[in-house]
Amino acid sequence: MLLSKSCIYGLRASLYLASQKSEGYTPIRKMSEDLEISFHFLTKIMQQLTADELLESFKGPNGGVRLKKSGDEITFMDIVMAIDGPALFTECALGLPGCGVEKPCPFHEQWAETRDNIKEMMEGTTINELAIKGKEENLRLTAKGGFEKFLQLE
Amino acid sequence: MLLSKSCIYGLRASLYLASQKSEGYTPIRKMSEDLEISFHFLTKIMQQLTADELLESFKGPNGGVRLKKSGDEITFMDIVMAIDGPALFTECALGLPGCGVEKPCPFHEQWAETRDNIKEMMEGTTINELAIKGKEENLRLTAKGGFEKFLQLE
DNA sequence: GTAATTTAAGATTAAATACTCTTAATTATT
DNA sequence: AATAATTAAGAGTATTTAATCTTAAATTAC
Repeated sequence: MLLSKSCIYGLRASLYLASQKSEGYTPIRKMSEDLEISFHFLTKIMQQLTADELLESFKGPNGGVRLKKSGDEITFMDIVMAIDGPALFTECALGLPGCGVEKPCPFHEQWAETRDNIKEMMEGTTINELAIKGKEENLRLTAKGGFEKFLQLE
Repeated sequence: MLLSKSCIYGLRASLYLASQKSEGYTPIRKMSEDLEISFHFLTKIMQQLTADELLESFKGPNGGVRLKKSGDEITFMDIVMAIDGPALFTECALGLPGCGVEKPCPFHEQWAETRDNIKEMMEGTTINELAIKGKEENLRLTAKGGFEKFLQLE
C-alpha cells in the first residue's frame, strides 16, 4: 500500500475541507458522518494535521477544524508528509539502510527516478485543485456518494 | 511503504539466486545466512515464489531452490505480483473501492499516470539486469556486505 | 455558573503483518 | 534400513497499524 489508512483519511478529509464554501469551522463529527470514517479515528488524524499547522481547530459549540492556509497553498505532499512522513521518498525500495548515491543497491537508480516522479506529482498537486475538480465533476470522496453531498449550503 | 517486508526479502533473494554461477540448487539456510534474513521466514517466501513457478525447489541433501527460468525472463514485477499481488497497481490512492475511469476519485488522473510509470519501470527491469549490475559494481544486498559475498565459487 | 458542545489526550482493543517454532515429507548417503 | 539434509506446512507469538473507548479541557449559550 502506498499510503497508510490514516494518510488516506487525512487526504479525503482535507479535500472535504477545501470544498467547503464557508470560512467557519466544520465539526469533526459531521465530517466523520459524511466521509464515513470513525469519529475518534478521524479526530486523531485531524489532531496530527492541526499539530503540523495545516489545519486549525476550535473547541466548543460552533467549533471544529478548518484549513489554516488557502487550499491553493496546501499540496497533496504536505498531507502525506504530515501523516506518513518522508519514508516513502527517502527509503530504499529493497529496504537497505543508507542506500543512496554513495552506497546504492542494485535497484537504486530505477527507484530513485520513479520516486522523484511520485514526489513531483504530489508536490505539484494542491488540495484545492482536487477539490475544484471534485465539485465540478461531482466525483467521489466516499465509497458511494458524489461530491455534492459535502458542499456546505449557506 | 511501497513493498511489504516479504516482498523486499523475496526480491533480495531472487537477485541473490540470479547472481549464482552454478546451475544447482542453493539451500535456503545458506541464503538466509548470507542475506541476514530469518531462515523460516525466508522459507515461507521461497515457497510463495515456488508456488508461483518463479522458482523450483528440491528436498533433501543438495536440495534448495533455484530460478525456474532464466533471470532475463523474470522481472522485478513478477516477484512483486507473486508476493504483494496487484493491489498497488489497481487500487485507488485514496482507498475508494471501484475507483477507475468510469467512477474516478478527484486524484485518479494523477495517480493512474504515476502508477503506470511504476508499473512500466518494474516490468522493464529484469532480475538478471540487477544481478549483473550488482556483481559488476559490487553493490549491496544486505545492510553491510558487498555483492561478492554471494557469488558462489566453483 | 451550569449545561451542552466540541476538540485533546490517553488507554484499550482488534486486525494485519512480521516473525518463530514444531512437525511432517522427501531425498541422498552410508 | 537408518541417518542426515533439506523443503513444506501448520501453529503459535510479537509487533505494528487501525480503530474504539473514556476522560479531560475549552468554549458557548442560557
